[in-house]
Amino acid sequence: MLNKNDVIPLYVQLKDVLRGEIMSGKLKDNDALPSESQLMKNYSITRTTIRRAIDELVQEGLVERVHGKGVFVRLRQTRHTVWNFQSFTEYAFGKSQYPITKVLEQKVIKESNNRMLHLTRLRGVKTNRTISWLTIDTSIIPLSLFPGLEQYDFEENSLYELFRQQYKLYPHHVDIEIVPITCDHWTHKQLQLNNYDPLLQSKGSVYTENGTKIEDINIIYGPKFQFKLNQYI
Amino acid sequence: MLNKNDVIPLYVQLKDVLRGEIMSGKLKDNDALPSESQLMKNYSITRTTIRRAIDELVQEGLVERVHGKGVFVRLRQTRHTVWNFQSFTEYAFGKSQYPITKVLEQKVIKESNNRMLHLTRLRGVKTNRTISWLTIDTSIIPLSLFPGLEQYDFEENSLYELFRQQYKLYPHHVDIEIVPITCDHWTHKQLQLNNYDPLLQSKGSVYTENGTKIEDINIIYGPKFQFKLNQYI
DNA sequence: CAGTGGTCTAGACCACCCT
DNA sequence: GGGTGGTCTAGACCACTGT
Repeated sequence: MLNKNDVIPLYVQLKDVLRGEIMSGKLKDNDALPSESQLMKNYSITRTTIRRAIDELVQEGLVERVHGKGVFVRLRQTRHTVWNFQSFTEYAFGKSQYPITKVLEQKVIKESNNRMLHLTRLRGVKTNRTISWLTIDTSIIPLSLFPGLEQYDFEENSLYELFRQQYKLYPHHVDIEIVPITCDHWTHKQLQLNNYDPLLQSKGSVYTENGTKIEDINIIYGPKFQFKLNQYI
Repeated sequence: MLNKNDVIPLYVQLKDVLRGEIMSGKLKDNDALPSESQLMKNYSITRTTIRRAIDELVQEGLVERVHGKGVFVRLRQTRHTVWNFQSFTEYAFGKSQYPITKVLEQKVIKESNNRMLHLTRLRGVKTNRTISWLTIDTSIIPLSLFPGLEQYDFEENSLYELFRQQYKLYPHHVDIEIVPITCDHWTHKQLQLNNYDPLLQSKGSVYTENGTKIEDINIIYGPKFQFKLNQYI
């Protein structure tokens, strides 16, 4: 139930409830949300408030409205969002390829009394019998926000799925710089490249909605990775 | 005045009016929009409709709401939008630098009965007495949409300002691919580089709100250009 | 204090989809 | 037809900003 006396606006409360149901899997991809009139009864709030909440979820690219039919969960967003910073796992499944991950390094480092997980992963996709390696991802994550995260096996678990399902922290936006790099020997070997053409690297941070930094990232993109952007001016 | 019987929703009509006033310069950067109650009187529509229109302009990053004060034009958007595809001119002024442009090539080419303007420009900024060259932009623009565009001097005129002010066509979104390239001799010479480090190149198309393609672009970014991205997941 | 935007209610009419 | 979302009205109360 929603709290009408809370300082948090009702539409934000409702949005959080709905987002939670989507993220937790209670509402699955392509499922319909309860209709607006149903939500009016369930929560005893007016349609305007409900529409405001759903508007913002559309905004975030989580759901899509279909006139005369309903509002539907859309996890593989392509239209609204920009580039697949969503999650490598979701990205791969979206192209109906099977994602594979090889952990190159996983260790805990102390930085001025904060324990940080350093995780370097080689990521790729498997199609039939061939494996294509696409990126080398390095993540630095504060264990104060994610106690126990260091004990997971990241060849089996999606980092972002753990963030959301085990820790209820939802990545909301990223602040990224893109730079071109010359491939070094180690990168060349890991990505099994044929030449030393330049590559793209992105580095930056990932934040939740309220601005908490949850991850520093550094991604090297192999030449098979298309870097597409869809930008509203 | 707005037309209440039009198929176009009132909030879209109002949004277009306000955007037009901003783009045309009638409302300048940091100017306040008329207050919501003032707009209610001016257009004889309810506040909900007005808020919807302003919401979408906030969305587009054109204006910012300030509680208790008003709604203000924000042309140098940094917070909401992503990266300076707005316009090189606006980008440079936003950093209080003086933008300079050198036209490297300007010619009209016929492509299957469509006359296209090919424009290659070297772009940079001047601070005190030093000039920093930042990018090489190549634009291909259909003259059917912009009759007479070929006669402008693009060392003096901003391409996007002409689009908006002379032709009333507003760039709305871009579809871009980013690739790393190795600098060739010509690029090296034009950008006055010291070495042959890899560079970034973006190529793609620019569209209006209704999906009309108005420009094919290809931009080579020099090493002084920071490629920052602010992405909502 | 008056003026601004922020939230919410209760209702209306319409267009679309499906059966 | 009944159910869905799309638009709009007319009002209310609140929080924030300035003077």
